[in-house]
Amino acid sequence: MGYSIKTISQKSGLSPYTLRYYEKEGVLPLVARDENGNRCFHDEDIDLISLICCLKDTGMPIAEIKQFVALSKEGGGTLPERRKLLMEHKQEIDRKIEFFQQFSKKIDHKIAYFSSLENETSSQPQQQAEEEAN
Amino acid sequence: MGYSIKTISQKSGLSPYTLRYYEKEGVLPLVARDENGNRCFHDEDIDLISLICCLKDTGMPIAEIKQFVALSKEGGGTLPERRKLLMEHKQEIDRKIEFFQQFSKKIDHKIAYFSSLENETSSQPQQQAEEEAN
DNA sequence: GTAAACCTTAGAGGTTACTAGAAGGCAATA
DNA sequence: TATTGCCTTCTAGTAACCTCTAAGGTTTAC
Repeated sequence: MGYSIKTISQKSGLSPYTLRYYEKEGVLPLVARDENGNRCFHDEDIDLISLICCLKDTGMPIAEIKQFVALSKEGGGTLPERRKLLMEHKQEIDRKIEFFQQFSKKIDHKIAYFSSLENETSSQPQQQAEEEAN
Repeated sequence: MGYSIKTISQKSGLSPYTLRYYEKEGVLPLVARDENGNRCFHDEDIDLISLICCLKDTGMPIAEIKQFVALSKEGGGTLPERRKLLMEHKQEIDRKIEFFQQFSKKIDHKIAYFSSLENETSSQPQQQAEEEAN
């Protein structure tokens, strides 16, 4: 029979507002309707929504996801193009991972530095150290 | 003598508009001025801007950075609070790294799947496979 | 001495991605 | 049969984060 918008909202973590917005914007392909005109999602929709969430959550802009979904609708002939899009995005993700790892370390050093300053001032409370403890 | 807004813009990758906006919003502390009223950045500013960029680029919202900067201005007494903020943010970053790594793998699988479909259809061009190649 | 290349401010405008409200339809339940 | 609860569309509003324009001041280069 298919799933209601509410069910899909719960499964995907996207609000019903967002799901309708995505369909309107072409981020989701047109969803099937039941006899009352209500959206009726199927398992393929769930698969695609899961991929869309993955792309979105790793920073792909909505406009680009839309492009990917449009290619999907065009069929198998667009597979190389879609694969290229994914490969480019994967590179982006891997670049971000590296970047985040660097910054995680940098923040760690800052935390350690703050700790050392805290110990210093607590053992020598009269001294007002720290001029550049940003 | 200090650095002009243009120099800092180039060093930081933030536009002069953004730097002024950040100062106005309290994301940067008030910057020193020269005799003509022009901004005159110093090395401490560069250090702080570097940290701010690091926080921003790892997803800390401007409002939170602002809070951090406000605490910095209050002095050494706020060190534990600042350290707490950084530790929470670091956890966020590490969570994101894990998440991104998962999604990088997922996209890899999708890419491999697309490749296999492409090979299939090119060796059997008469067959229109692919119904769910999302 | 004037034009280019900077800088300043205040405030408006833009982009992205939702998010909510209003008005109404259908269906099951008390 | 009326209330509850879900759905629909259309359109307007919001939040975050810039980005630009207008109007004007100063300094340097020809």
